[in-house]
Amino acid sequence: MNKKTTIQDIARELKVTPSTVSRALNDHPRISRDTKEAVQRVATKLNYSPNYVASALRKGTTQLLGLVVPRINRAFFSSVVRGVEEIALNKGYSVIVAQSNEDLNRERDVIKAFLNARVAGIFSSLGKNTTQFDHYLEAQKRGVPIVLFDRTTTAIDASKAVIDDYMGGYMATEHLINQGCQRIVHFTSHQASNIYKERLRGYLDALKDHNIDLDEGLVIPCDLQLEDGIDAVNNVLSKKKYDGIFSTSDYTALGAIKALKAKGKSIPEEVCVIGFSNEPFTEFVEPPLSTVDQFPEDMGKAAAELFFKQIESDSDLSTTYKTMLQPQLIIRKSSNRLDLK
Amino acid sequence: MNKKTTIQDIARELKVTPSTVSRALNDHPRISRDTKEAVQRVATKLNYSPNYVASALRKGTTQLLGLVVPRINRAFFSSVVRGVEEIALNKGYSVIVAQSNEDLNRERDVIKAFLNARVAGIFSSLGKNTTQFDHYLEAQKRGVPIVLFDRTTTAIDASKAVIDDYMGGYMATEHLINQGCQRIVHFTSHQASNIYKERLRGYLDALKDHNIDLDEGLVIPCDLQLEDGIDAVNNVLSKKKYDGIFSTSDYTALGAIKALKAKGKSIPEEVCVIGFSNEPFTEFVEPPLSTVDQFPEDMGKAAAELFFKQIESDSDLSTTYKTMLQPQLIIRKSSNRLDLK
DNA sequence: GTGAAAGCGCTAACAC
DNA sequence: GTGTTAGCGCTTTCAC
Repeated sequence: MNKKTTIQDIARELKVTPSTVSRALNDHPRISRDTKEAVQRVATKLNYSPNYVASALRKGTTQLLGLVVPRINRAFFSSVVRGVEEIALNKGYSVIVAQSNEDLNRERDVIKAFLNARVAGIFSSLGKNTTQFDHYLEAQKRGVPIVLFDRTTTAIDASKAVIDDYMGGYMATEHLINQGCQRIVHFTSHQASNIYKERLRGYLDALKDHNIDLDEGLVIPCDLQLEDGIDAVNNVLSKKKYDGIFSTSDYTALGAIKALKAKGKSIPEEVCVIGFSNEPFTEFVEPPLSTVDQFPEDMGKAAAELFFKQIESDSDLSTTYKTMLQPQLIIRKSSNRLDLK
Repeated sequence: MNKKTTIQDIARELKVTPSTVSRALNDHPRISRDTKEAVQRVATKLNYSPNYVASALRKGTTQLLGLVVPRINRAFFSSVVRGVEEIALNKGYSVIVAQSNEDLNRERDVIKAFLNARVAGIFSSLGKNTTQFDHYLEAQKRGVPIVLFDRTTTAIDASKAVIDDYMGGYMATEHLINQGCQRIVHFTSHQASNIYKERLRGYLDALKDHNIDLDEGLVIPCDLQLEDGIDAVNNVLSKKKYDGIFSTSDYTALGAIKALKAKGKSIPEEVCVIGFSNEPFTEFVEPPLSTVDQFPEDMGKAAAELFFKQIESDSDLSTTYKTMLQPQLIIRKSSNRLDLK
């Protein structure tokens, strides 16, 4: 392992000082073109690799972004990471990822590690059990901007990138109504989370706007799993009349479809089904599942842009921004009666 | 933004020197218990957060691992990341992820950025177009261990975590033979990649071991896409006789199924189909698609363990290790004739 | 068991 | 346009 070249080595070779080399490498305006070119040449010749660690220590900040997700190997989150990384790379930043596994203590540890690493910013989608936010406030107190995405909270005054879940819920429900559905089931989830609450609100408002009376028995809490959909159809819903299902989870929607098919119900003729998230599997199942696209990659890009906007604005860091992306209905066979005619 | 506490502050408060504080925090054996406890107490009181950047500069290495994947939002790769991160976190390391987008130049840039960030190690799955390896050799020259996973090459003497693709190909093919298939199609891909080559080799050997003559017309190169499977069935295969398909990609397998169903062929009665990778959608399609599981999360863990083994061994870094995971057949309806009887 | 002192590699006043 | 100087916060060798 050969000794690494530093700006000292370049300086010595060119008989200038390290400061000049540093300035030349950073394209400082007051350095002559000749010097810059000479420095570049020698740097290349000596195979120089700038030491970001030293630079970071001196400048007091790294070019690292810390990103926390519940689990990285979920389609939605991995796409968000993709989006963040794309923007970050362009700006010369790198992205550290860490998983909270929906565990508050682990989330705390991860944030602490990020602070120790002196990341320039923290991106996070809150875990299900995150009901305390001290670790985020601590980060802010230390001057590290927070950007929340998807699962956010009003308890933290931070920049936020979300989709319009309310609108997603509204559009999905209205779509079912337009297909002729009058008794629409809604699979929802824990109301502590902004996203499920908003989708439910969209569902309720769509019903109201179309003069459909709410049957509270058709609003069914579940845990986002495939099995919950099967269960619901076979148990809670077995004696109810319904002609549409709007599920806040694609998995639960698929479970319902499986159970309905097993009962000999035809989809979408007897029951229209629409999910939420546009999980990769939805286009491949039988029948293809209608859903709502959340544009996770765009959400990641938006989140990254909020961060850069925040640090590039000359105001102090307490100014936060918000981006709300519009979701999109993906209409497939599971809810499309009109194409049948 | 309040001034950050340093070990100096702790030292001053306790009337000891920074050296002692540093030692205490790092649990140095020659520091008394009393001192350690006092230091801990004051550190907590002053809300001390160790500056990893300073520590890294001094020690000459960070606790960062650089991880390159073609695209992070692919089920396989995101699971590998999950595995690496799990192990890394336990060891007090963080994981930087970057995407090459299958672009050699971007892969080079990313590796360079990792070196500038002074990562402790680099994990990579090679891009399709990675035919030069200078950037990896450069990293090794600088004393940064490389761990390759999944898509590897013999051109780099590095630690490697892979699955036994040969065995996967063999098992999949043999499974079809056991189902009574005699004329088995194989969708393969670019032979520059170790993984597709090995799976093909497994296919060929399985045929040979079961005394089935190879029909080279049944080995069809494709680009891993769903459309390739549809195309193949409708064109190249339209005049061929075959009763089984082993596809090196789940997507292409699904495409073939779609095309076969459209032609009124029944699966698995007329044609058995098996894919490769156990993509999340495979269990949900109709019929559920048999496939080969690659245990990506385990692969990530194995890769991380190889890295730690390498740096913890007292020998120099040129000793490399290899882990080969065994793949597992996932038999579902698309290739399961025996359950039908 | 603790202190003194040096330095990791870089940047940014301040000087001229 | 370039040099001088100091220091970011930590670790570690050498003392005693």
